Amino acid sequence: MSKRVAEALFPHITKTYQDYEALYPARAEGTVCTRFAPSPTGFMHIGGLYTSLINDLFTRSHEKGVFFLRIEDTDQKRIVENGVSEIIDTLNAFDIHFDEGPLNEQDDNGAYGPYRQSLRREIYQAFAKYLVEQDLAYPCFCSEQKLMEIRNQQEQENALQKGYFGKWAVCRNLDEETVLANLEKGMPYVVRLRSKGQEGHSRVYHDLIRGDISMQENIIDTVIIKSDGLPTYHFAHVIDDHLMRTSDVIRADEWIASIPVHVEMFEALGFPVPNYAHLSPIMKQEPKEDGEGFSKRKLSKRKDPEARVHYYEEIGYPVQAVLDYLLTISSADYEPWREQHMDAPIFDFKLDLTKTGVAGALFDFNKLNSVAKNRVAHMSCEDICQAVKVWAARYDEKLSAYITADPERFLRSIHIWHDKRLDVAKWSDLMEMYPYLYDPDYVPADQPLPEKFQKHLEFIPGILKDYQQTFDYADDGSAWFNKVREIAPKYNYAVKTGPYKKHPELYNGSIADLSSFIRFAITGRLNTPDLHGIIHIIGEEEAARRIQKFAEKL
RNA sequence: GGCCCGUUGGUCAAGUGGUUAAGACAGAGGCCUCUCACGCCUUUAACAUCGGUUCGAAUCCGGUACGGGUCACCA
Repeated sequence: MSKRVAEALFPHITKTYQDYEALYPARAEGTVCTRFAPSPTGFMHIGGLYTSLINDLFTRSHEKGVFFLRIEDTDQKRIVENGVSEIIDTLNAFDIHFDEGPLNEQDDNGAYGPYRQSLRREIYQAFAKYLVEQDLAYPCFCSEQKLMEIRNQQEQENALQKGYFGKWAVCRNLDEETVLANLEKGMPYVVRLRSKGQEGHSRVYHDLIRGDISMQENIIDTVIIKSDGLPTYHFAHVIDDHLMRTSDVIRADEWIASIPVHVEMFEALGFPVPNYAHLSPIMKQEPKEDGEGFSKRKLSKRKDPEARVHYYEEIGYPVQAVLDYLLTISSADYEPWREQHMDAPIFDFKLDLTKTGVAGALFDFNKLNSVAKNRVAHMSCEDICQAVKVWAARYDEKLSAYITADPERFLRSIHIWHDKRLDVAKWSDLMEMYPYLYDPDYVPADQPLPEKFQKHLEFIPGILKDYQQTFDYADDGSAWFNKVREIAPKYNYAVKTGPYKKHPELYNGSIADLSSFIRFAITGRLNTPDLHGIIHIIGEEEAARRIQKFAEKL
């Protein structure tokens, strides 16, 4: 009956449903097959990294798994140049790898391709043709204006259910002659699903994370083929995930509402329905517009720098730290596992989807930093050295120059802030926290004199002078500090802090004050890691020069 | 607005009818100590709300509030 329409719609389509079924055979029994299916619209969002991480981990948690990448480029308007490489490179940088999918802007790897939707046009059309033949889909000639009218009309009537269905679906019951005539005239059209759903009928759908969800079955005649001949997301998802033999669809939770449409399409086509799992997005808290309290919203690429995956690369968080963090906030049993297996590859973690959060976690920099500091602390100095070198080469010229000039010195310097410390969360912290180690242009003497030095002013020059006279570069840490101690009595500074705390009135200050003069002269800071170590990184001459300069300034 | 999902301390969360309601991050205090940090100890702080079921409810049911998602020829 609809054969003529189908033929008029897709005369160029010769391959059939069966042809494609044969072309893409079922995967090996028991294979868990997942995918990450982004649109190539520019810089990757942290949510994308998160989704692909979960997919990857879920897949690796099974005996037989295949994880592939598919590019959803059916919206020609939003495509960005080199969008595919951007996705692949970013994911690779974060240790996410695919068994199948695009390798670059041109080539694919895998037997279920092509893995870009824009290249699968004929496939979608073949199945659309099949649906039209079966009278499960039909062409719709409604213009944009017409659709707008319908919407307004529904708005006015305060219709509970909106959309193209029932009496509103004016093209649904067009007779064959009219359809053929319209096509003949070259009228633009889309193809819509002829929904079999009934208003008020609800049905239970299952989600691996949320359990059973009861929703009204789909009743909307959803567009499956757009007027440019390309499929909508909904149709492409159904066709691709069936033909690519995806067993588990793990995606962002904004898709929950479309489960009924997708299920209806799978069923209309006679395809088995895959398992679904919907992930909560990562949120951010923001003051409300009216200034009262806070509201949550998804991380936005435009407003929030931390939404861009590149942000983490740029400021130098270790890859592992970002992954650890993402799993820590989303998967309840990850953190205890990680504590037990600090050195294990992340893919050894057995991901249990039922343990992933459903509420939408707030992004928490405190936690990220804590996770990252622990990660850095567990890295060897050699590994850190290597990682920083690579990072600095790209993002910090000055640091890079420092490293290249004397790699061995750089390695030694890492011990200063690494051993038994949790100071550094990301590589950009280095320059910020330790300019006195790494920045040749940094002048400690230029730092404003601390307020607390005021009452010691008369003693500082003498103390520094004595310090320099007794200083011996060859001394070890304790010998060095003992000499510092010996200076104290001469200026009536307490050698130990205990007695000073008990009777501060008896002294001019304590050894703590005295050391802080030297510390400040050399570093321009009041708080630093082990000073003796620092001196031995910057070298004897430089240390002397800095003290000299500071003394002169006084 | 309809529909769907959610709500345990500031944040992430454990918890599935009987617990002094874990733990981590952040905060506070202390010890250690030449500073900071580390480490250790102590500590502040929570079951959105109302009603029901029950001997007993964070856990089960319903209403309310709040938050999020979705209602396109975008994905």
